[in-house]
Amino acid sequence: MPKPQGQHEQLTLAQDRFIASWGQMAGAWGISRTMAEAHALLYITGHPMNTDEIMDRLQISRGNASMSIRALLDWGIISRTHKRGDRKEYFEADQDVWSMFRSIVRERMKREVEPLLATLYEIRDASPAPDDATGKDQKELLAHQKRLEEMLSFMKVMEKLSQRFVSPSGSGLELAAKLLSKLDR
Amino acid sequence: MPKPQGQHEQLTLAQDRFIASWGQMAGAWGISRTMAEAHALLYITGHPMNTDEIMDRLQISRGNASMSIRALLDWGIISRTHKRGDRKEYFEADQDVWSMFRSIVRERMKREVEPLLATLYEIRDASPAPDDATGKDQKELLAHQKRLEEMLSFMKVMEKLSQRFVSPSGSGLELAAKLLSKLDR
DNA sequence: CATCTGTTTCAATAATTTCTGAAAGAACCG
DNA sequence: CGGTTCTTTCAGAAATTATTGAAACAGATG
Repeated sequence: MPKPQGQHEQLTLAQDRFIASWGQMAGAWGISRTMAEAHALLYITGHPMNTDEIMDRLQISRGNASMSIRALLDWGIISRTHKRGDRKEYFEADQDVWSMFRSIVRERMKREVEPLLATLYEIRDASPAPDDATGKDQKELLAHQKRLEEMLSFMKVMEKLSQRFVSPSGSGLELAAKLLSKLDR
Repeated sequence: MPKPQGQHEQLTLAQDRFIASWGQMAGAWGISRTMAEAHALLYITGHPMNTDEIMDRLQISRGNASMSIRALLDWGIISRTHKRGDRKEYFEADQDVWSMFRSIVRERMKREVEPLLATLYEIRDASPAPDDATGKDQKELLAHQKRLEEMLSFMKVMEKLSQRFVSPSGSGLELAAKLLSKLDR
């Protein structure tokens, strides 16, 4: 027996699945599931929604909704809107997947890579100088230094890349990606 | 009053700081801290180590050490070695930062992006067809379809890119990165 | 300014993830 | 074999992270 479904139910179901997968993936990347789900909801519906609507749809508390929304605003991937005659705040997601991606990468670089880079510099400067040692010790210290330098150089390249291609304005990454992905056909 | 320190202590200290920052960063990316620390330890010392040495240095239990090592092997960023006359297994980290990075990206694509992509296809195929609707509904369904397509196309480009540049053999990414980072000087 | 609507904060709690340690499992050895 | 050494597993404990809900806050409104 087939189970006929209205288009609205079918759409809602599809949206829910999208929201769930998005949330799942986010979890694997150190982003809270709820925050990702809120974003997925705003993205996939395309409609501005207020806090109560988000709460209802995702079955979460007001506090959680408020904090998730705040975090998404901080990441710069959703924005506030208002409706005439309605005092509530509405939120809508950036509908451009690439610009969304750029925002995320930019923010993560700032939050995680930059501090690490700073620490790596510090560690390098606090590491014992190979000149002061001899023989096996010196070799060891040189190798240590080399490993630090390689890691540093890697991180610096990454930072440069991100600055160049993931900058808020430029669509460099998108272009590059499209071109490069065409090469193997 | 200056606090003179032997080179060994200084080196150990630098290593510990490296291990700690590495572990911290990993946490932000959904990788367990201990696993990252074990990797950092093997990378920064450069020496093959056995389970007991890792346990002692990181102050973790045997079970934890065993599981972390196993995970690192699965990721392909450390490998087994043996020492003559010693039945213990030794582990050493891939010393090439770029190949390490490729392994990580490859593995994450396989584990997280590919399943998501598969789900997105499913969702698209289970979404209501716009042809069956009229007026406002149709517009809505078309917009939904478009958003799914855009996400799909983004993911596909990413997958292609990773296959091309992060393949186990090729050093494509490294080259590209170096070239690109030179452009703005 | 009292009230009403909407938003944020945060201590308490719940859920999840990570870690431990002891026991079981493998592999080697004489 | 039985003993020895090393490794893995996994149930329970500990630590960490996410979520709730109620109270405080902020701003509009009459």
